Amino acid sequence: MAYNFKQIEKKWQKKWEETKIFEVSEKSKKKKFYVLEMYPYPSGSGLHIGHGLNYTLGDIYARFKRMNGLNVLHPMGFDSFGLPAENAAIKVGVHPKKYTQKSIAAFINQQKSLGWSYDWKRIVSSCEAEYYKWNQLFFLKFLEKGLAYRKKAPVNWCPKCKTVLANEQVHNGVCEYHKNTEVGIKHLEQWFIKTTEYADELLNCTDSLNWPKRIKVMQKNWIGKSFGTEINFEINKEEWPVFTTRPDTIYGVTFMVISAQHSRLMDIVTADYEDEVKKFLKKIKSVSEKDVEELEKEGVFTGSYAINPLTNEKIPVYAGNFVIADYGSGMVMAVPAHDQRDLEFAKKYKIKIKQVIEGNFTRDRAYTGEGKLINSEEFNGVKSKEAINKITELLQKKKLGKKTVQYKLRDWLISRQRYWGTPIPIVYCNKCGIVPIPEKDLPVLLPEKVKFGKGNPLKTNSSFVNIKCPKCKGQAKRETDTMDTFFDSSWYYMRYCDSKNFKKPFDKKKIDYWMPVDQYIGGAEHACLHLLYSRFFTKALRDLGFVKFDEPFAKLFNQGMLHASDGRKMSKSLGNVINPIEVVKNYGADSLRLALMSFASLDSDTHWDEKVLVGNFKFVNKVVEYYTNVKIEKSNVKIESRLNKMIRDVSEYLENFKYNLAIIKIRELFNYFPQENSKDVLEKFLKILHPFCPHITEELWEKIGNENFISLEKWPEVDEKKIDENLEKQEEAVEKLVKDIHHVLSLVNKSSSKVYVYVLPNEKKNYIDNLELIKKRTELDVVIFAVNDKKKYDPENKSKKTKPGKPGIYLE
RNA sequence: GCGGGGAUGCUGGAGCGGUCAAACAGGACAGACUCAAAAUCUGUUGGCUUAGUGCCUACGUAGGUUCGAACCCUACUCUCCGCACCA
Repeated sequence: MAYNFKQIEKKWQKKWEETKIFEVSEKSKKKKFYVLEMYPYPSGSGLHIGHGLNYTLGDIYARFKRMNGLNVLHPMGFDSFGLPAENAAIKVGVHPKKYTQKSIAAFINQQKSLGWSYDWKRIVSSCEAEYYKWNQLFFLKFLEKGLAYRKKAPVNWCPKCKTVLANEQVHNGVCEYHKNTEVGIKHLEQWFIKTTEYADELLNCTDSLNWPKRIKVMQKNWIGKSFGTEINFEINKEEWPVFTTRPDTIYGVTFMVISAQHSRLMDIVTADYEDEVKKFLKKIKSVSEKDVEELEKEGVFTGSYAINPLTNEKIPVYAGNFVIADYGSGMVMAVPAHDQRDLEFAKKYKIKIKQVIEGNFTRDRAYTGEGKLINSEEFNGVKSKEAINKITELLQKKKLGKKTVQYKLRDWLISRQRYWGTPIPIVYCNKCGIVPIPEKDLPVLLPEKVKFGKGNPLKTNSSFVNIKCPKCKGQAKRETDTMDTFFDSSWYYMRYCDSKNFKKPFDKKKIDYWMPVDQYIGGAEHACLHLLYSRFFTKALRDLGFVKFDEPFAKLFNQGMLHASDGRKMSKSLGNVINPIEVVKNYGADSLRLALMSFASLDSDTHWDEKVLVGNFKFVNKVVEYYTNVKIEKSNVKIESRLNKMIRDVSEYLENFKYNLAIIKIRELFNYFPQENSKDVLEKFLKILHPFCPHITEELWEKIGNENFISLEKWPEVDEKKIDENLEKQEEAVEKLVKDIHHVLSLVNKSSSKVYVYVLPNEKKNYIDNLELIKKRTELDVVIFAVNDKKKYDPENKSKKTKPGKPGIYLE
């Protein structure tokens, strides 16, 4: 019969809530520890199994740390602005606010049913004015400091989202949220945050972070620092700087390519070639951005020529589809012999190819490696690595170029043409231009009465749009774009430290006490989004005097993805979705928690397995049953030895997120539990199991006579003195005997009911002590003799087979 | 193309120089209990061999280092994941 998990879980969830035992304050004498999982977007469909994994993972860690005597901050909140709510509003006709509030209420209910131990009084919801007010404040501070600016730029536009997106939200030319929708380019005036200001610091600090290697690598690549040389090429008497990492190949430059998207492209195009260039631009616009690798390198001659600063050669300038407009200067010097792209282009347009580095160059394959320079006048014979410096020096001396650094990282575009987000606190005045809303007038409230479905609801709301200019009091219009929701999530973890502060985003003392987050937990998909923005935000706020630390998340753990049992991604259309709440209904939260943690190592991708769930459910049932029937007696040294060893192992496993192995150790020990056990052992076992199964452990803790919460108990310490390897060797010897008896039994192939065991006199005690166990395991009548026992029954003289640790056996 | 991770028995998945035919779980099989089943309990689960032994073949493929390799090195194959025309 299954135990009554429904009743038990409800009971303890209610008690935890009523007694507020997970609420913490910075006044504690204990050392602080901040455990955080990435806050969820409260979707209307409720918790999914990925949430189950992520938050259980964090909860176990929080409970573990709490029991280890730390003052653990473990908060929860909601990333509650964002498109889905707004789209639902358009579709179903519910206001996003109502929709979101309802979703959050449902979320909280479900979260509580999984037994997650949060300090609920610190709850944060980013769509509330009391939160987004501070977004607006930070924006104004950024603006003051030059970290926020407005500029007209080619930006990514998703026709499904009906808004622009940041670089980080576009992959392979498609929208992060609509994988079938191609992102187009629009030229718009938008608000940017100057993340590039911190590119170098972000890059340099990466190494020191205690984060998974791959996340660090991804961020490094995203920031993409490269060292090179800026070389000035003269085109139509004007200097055009061009970035290159290979100035050593400058004598091999045979043409130039300017990006087709370059804002000044038309300045170069001569009258004769205007038509052709325009035709080309039209053509590449219609080409899909998606299949970049298959895209052929194409271009068109602009009619202009550039002068190679070292050779004074006249070389043609092309407009090309493979040059990125906003990396470097949007123009490249092309060296077809030593760059594959340039080679393909040169072959297509029959441009001269000139080899300048010794190496394995063919007409199909550019040589991109190192080597001695050739055809390079005074630099002939110089090794390419050396030549990079020498040529740069020469250019610098002649004022034709300089050493520089380039980053791939672009500034963060935060404007969104959508309603459900933080209003950007800006006014446009015909007289005064861009005017920030004064701090004292914050928050700029998001108007609630708006019309959905006809473009940006803020734009059509005249009472919102029309405002008097804060400076000249003349007629002005508000900014109607809202902020990217990643702006919200860039500092929510700081707000938790002081979430009820209505005067400031947070109190300095409190933030100094709690921050940085000691252990952050979340998916790897945020490597170059949330995690990078948050790092930027921290550094920017530090320089604005808000905080003192440099990095927000000291340690990071990335859990793997949990796929469906068929190995595919869980999705409604495939019908393979596991709903955690259903599982809780049928098996209870404790079993679900245990199952989620035991599929595989937590940092690797794995898949759902019903059998694992059932197996864990059975285990939980056995534990409950054991504690209901166990006789509380004196403990025995063997159990204590194993217990202490288990405590040692599990503590280490928990610390390192090897929960799957921790569970195995716990189960192993439980399998050794005899009919009777000491209270001490029973209590310690519950404590170790508690982070995984908080409900039944509270219940059983109470059942064996405790009145306080096991949640607040101290983690058992390892008593090394009690760990006795000899005891285990003895147990193993008994195990071995049982196995041997079974073995012989299977060989003799006849039914036996009695077994005579002949042991060395000094080993006899060990076997006598375990006589009951041997009987039970062999299901035979067992008689143990010492080999020197004169009266022993030994018809086949099997006692002569006895060796140390290996008794003789006779079956009858 | 660049970068990162994997490949273990019927399955999931530990192990990361000896104590490994390989934890733990599941499945399958056998036995006990039962009128029977479920649940529970006790075993077996690479091959051959033996009253508890010994041997052989095994940890993607091929080599190498070592007294000794699933574990280290090299190459290859396959696979998953990030980034991707960044000059």
